[in-house]
Amino acid sequence: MSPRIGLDEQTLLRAAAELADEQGFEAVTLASLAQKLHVRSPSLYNHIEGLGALRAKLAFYSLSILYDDLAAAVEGLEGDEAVYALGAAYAAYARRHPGLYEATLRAPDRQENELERVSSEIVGLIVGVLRYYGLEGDAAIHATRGLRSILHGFSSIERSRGFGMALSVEVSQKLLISAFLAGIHVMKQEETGRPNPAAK
Amino acid sequence: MSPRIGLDEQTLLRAAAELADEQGFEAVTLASLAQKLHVRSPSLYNHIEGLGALRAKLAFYSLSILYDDLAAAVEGLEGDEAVYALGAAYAAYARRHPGLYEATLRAPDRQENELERVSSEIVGLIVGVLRYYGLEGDAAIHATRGLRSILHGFSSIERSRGFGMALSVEVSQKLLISAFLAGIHVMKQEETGRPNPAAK
DNA sequence: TTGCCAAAACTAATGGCATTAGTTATTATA
DNA sequence: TATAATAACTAATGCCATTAGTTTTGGCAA
Repeated sequence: MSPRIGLDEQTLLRAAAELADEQGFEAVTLASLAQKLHVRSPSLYNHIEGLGALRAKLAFYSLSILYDDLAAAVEGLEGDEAVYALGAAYAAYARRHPGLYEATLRAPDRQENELERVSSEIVGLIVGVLRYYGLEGDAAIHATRGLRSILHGFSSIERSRGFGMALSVEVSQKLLISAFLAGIHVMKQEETGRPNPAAK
Repeated sequence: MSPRIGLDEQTLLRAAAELADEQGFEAVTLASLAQKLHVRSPSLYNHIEGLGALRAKLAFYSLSILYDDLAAAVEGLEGDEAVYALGAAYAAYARRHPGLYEATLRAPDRQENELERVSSEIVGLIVGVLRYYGLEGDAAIHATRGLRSILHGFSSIERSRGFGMALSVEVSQKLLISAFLAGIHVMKQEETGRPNPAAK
């Protein structure tokens, strides 16, 4: 009927992303992708080196979009406002792209250099936002780990429908972040020569 | 050679758990499990209803152990001490049983009643620990969601080798929890008629 | 002790998947 | 217009889960 459809890697990734978000990450197979593109599955090997490579590139594709979303969200903001914006954008991404978000979690040990790089860039964005609080050395690393844990943990549980109660998840996330910020302020005070008797 | 080995579901689950922790959740297949048990894979169907059921029961098995670990850890403690103990036990479980921990994340939509129940029991444990802080209504739910997010998010990132820097993860987790507790105290104050001008 | 039967484990077969080898045919370009 | 690169194809292999149907065993009742 129509040989030479003109596929390329970008087309494959976009189609795979749709499959992931509509039917879940599990549904992304070479067979289903080939069907969606009206092609036989061996034809896909002309554009990508198998299922493993597809998944790795899908994770990269996903993290790239996430990075862009996060960067746009914090653009021009700083301090608490930037942290809240970052959290909202992160959660929104995971909600809008559940399958792509899952793809980032299934990434095969970031041996892949590309993956490594974009992951670092996202961490760098978080570090940049937290720089405002002037934490030194180890404290900055601990804080970054903490915020990453909060962002991922919250979205991950939300995605798996882990929050049963009918109560705003946006409010929950905002409160969690504000708790984190309260902790940052305490850390900061203790660092500056502890003029603070700390909590009981 | 030796027909009638005498398998049962518990034996299958224990072997599957070993496979998961030693070689990763992906490695748990009926084929690999059968090989480990010196049996042909169709024989497994005498004891479990296929791969899906095996995975679901493995998730249940995992959460049951996690529940026991957490319950033992908070036994006799309350307040901040209980929360720290809970966090340490949670992280220790995820470290000691990476494959089993992953199994809980891959659980097929907790349609399974058993799974639903043990998940609720774990949430109940967290609710119990947070009850000490006397939060009312929605605040209690938000706090529970927050602590769950922290525990899961941290362990999840640690498991995927997401924390690159050579800096104690135990300290990171403890600081994160202390930040959370600082936030709880602030929430509590605001709830009690706001004698607190809140952060800027 | 003997014989029976429930069920544990088996072999054989099916279908879906990823992957490889080798073929056809189209498109760009020389 | 002819050729070379390559997109897409068919055919075939091997692994996996699963089902059907068979063999064999071990406990239990007569």
